[in-house]
Amino acid sequence: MQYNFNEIEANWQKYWAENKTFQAQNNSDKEKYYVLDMFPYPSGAGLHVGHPLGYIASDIVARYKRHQGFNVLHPQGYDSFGLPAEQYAIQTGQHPAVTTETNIKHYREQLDKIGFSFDWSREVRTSNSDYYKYTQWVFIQLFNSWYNKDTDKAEDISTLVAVFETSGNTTVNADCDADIVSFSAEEWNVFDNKKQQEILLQYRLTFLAETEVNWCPKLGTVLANDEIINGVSERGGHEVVRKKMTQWSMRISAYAERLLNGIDYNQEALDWTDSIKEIQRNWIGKSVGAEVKFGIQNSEKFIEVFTTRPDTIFGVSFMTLAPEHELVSEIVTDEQKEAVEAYIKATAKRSERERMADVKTISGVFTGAYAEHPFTKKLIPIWIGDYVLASYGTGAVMAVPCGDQRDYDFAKHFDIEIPNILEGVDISEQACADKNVTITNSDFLNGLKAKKAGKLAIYELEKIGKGKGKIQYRLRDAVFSRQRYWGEPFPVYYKDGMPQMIDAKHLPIALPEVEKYLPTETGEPPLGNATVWAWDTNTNTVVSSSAVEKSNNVFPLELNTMPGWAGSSWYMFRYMDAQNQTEFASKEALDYWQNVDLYIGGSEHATGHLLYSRFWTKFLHDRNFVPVDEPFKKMINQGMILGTSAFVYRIDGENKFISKGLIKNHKVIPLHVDVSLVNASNELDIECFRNHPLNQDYRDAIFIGDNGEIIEGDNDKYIVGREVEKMSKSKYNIVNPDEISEQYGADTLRLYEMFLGPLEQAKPWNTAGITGVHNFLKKMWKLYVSENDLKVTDTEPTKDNLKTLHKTIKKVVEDIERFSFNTSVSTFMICVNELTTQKCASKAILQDLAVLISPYAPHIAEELWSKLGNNESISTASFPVFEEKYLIESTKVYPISFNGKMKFTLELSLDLTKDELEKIVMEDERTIKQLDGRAPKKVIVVPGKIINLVG
RNA sequence: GCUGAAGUGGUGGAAUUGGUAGACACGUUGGACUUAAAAUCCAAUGACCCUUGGGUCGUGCGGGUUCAAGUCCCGCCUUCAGUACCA
Repeated sequence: MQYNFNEIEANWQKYWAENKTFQAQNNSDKEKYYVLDMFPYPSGAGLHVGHPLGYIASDIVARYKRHQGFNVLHPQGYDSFGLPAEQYAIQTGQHPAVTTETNIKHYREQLDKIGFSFDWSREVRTSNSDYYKYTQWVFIQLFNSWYNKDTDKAEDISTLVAVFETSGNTTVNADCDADIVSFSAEEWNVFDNKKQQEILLQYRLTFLAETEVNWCPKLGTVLANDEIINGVSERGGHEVVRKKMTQWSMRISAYAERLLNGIDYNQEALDWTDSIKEIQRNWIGKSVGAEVKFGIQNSEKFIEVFTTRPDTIFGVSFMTLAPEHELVSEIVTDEQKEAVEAYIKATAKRSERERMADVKTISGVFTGAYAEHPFTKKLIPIWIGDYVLASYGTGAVMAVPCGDQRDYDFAKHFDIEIPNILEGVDISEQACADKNVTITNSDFLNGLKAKKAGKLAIYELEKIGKGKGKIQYRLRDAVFSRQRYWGEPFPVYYKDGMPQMIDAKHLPIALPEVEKYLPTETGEPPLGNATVWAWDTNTNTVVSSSAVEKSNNVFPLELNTMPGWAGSSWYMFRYMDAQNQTEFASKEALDYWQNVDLYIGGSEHATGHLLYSRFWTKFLHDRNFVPVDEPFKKMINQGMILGTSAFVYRIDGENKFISKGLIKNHKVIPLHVDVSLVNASNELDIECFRNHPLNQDYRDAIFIGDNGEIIEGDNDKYIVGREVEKMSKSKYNIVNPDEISEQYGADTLRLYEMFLGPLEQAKPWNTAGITGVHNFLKKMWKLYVSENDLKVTDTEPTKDNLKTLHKTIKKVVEDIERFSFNTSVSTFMICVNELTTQKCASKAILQDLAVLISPYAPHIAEELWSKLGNNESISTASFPVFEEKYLIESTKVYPISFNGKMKFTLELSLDLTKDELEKIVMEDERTIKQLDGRAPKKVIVVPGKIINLVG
């Protein structure tokens, strides 16, 4: 019987679906194991071979853990709100819900063909109102919470109101807006409702504020910091400008310290790679230092700066403000006004991107004003310069040219004094940032080093009320509003300009229909186009927008929608109880499943999704909605599978293509060509190229081969160029997994994707070696399946059979435990090669082998398993247990010469007792150390002493 | 610049704690079967020497520790990724 993989795979996929083989139970006595993939955004391009890489790895672990007796939760879903569907809607007028539905259907078909053991009964889609109703619910919880620094957790806003009512806000230690005004209980109690609401908004964990945002005019929306790469938008690469807008924000900064601690002091709970942890650490960007107040000459005001080096305070010779700093216009003298204004104008013109790209040019201008040193009372000139960023710290620095290279360069450039406060350091060439240098010329700090001097400086500053110790974070609050249609609507309406939460029991607030997906003509978000988008507080329903003016109980609803990361920040909990219609997940389910044991996905989400979901988890934990503080215990980041793009070369200005060998002599324009039109020898199928719908313009093009002659018929070949790039639709280098499955089968695809190399490593897709793993499956099939049926015997397995089997068990278990899936494919190959040589037809061996390979190649495993007469799915079988006794070998001694002396490698049998081993070695007058009562597999000795015990 | 990861045959990659470097696969070469091709099977395959048996050199480069180094230490080079006037 042939290995008819297409038939076998279709049958088993159907069987699994019909029998709900992989449905996880929430009530189980078994130990749980939760293995999760980052859910995909269902794009119109469908899956390419890169997508399943992580899914295959997680599926191997899920299936393996089931064999090990765990109750495994292995769900899948779709992150289905997002920009591409909306862009498509703008272009075609098709409702995003329709295209999303079509794409999901396509994704599901593709996923099913690979034979994943997902529990589809728990599928989530972030764009389903059943789902986003709870995203809205989380938002309401955040709105109704404040961060109490004393208890170091989020609390209900009512506890804050209670404090205000009895003692005002002076005793409150909260994470809140910086410009908060102090008030007493008496004052609070006489504030009108609107005033109270305004104050509370400054404390809430999600709040409305006018902030400088990253506005992308091309996309018509604001973007979060992590959605901007190199100064342009992550999606589309469009220009981004700073703009002031009223936006919802998330007070993630309140969690900065805990997000950091989770990484550094909670190794157990956060088993992630160092690189992801490091990226998060940098993103949070903690700096310990001090805030110092510098008085301004002839002014009541003062300049606040943040510094990490308060110990160098006596080295200050000037101050620099960001050009945007609010005090600049106040302090500038009449003589300098013109120059300062010109400078501000010039820097404002330069985009953020230019400013970032150009870090070498030193520019700045003197304001004419002077500040006063807090200790020496000396006057310090105040400059402005664009090397100081308005968005970090206070937007002002105390410049210490001898200790900071940027200050040094600035001082040199403008010929400002550079006082030296560092003992024995030559600062004629450059600044010295070494913290082990003794401080001098610094009054009470003389003779100290950075650490002690810093502490003392802060102490003295606090004494005279000119500063205090401070911890500064780079992490800033996350903008939560998007001027888009295809996202979660906010459960918010506005009354007297103040936001009001809609009661959770009226959720979901469903996305309204609109005629156009573009912003309105007045520049409002697309929801401004909705005719039915107002809230009736009598009926608690969404009603016609026109009713707002006619009725005093109808109010406008929020026009923005939530960002893409809203839905993905808590989905891992929804899978635990995905069908629940009354709460986001039941307490029982949350208590049972806890958090994700293994999370697999790309590292590109390090500063977005992975930070936000940690933030929401910590918040939900604070408010006792979830039992865990971290969502993902262990994480593996799979490397990207790259595509191998193909290029044809058109001579500039002519309708002529020249083969790759000729391009050096011509000015050519490389053109991506669909990789499916090129064979393995890089030859282009010219006929197909001409007839391709995308190449209408080149229907009559002339092709010239490497020999310089025009290609006609089969006389010559056109050779394309190759380049490894990210797989993408626009580069025509996408390889569809369906094609591979059709040609070789899903099991081959699964094994091959694993065989390609280490999971975490980026690698180009190349089908050259796929026949190797495919041949292996055929070989295994042929070993056990004859013309009609299985050709197994009931005879006892031989010693060799058992040795091969147990060697394989040991290796495969080790490989899975350390996520080294590529090596176990090799192990299977060796196993089958050996069994073939041994002509092993033992039923007992096949029984174990089938289970062993089933996580990797589940279809063929199920087929062999059922042929062995088992009625249940192989997934119910337990994993074979490794027994060391089968690996025992007879005693061998290999003499190896070494350095003229003799070195012996003794391979000893494991059933040797300590005494026996001792005897062997003692005969050679050698000693034994550290046996722990267990005989080693291998002893390596050199004359005189035992060097190492292996095994 | 800073941070992180990596550098092994013609190729993808093994080598888990320092212990026979190159497993396994692709490719290549030769052979068997065949009218032929495909498929399948067998053999060889790091480099260089002598052609029996082996010897010498080999894990980016230069040092070091060790009986023993791809693995550990010091100093470089290169590549990839992240991040950047963060005070």
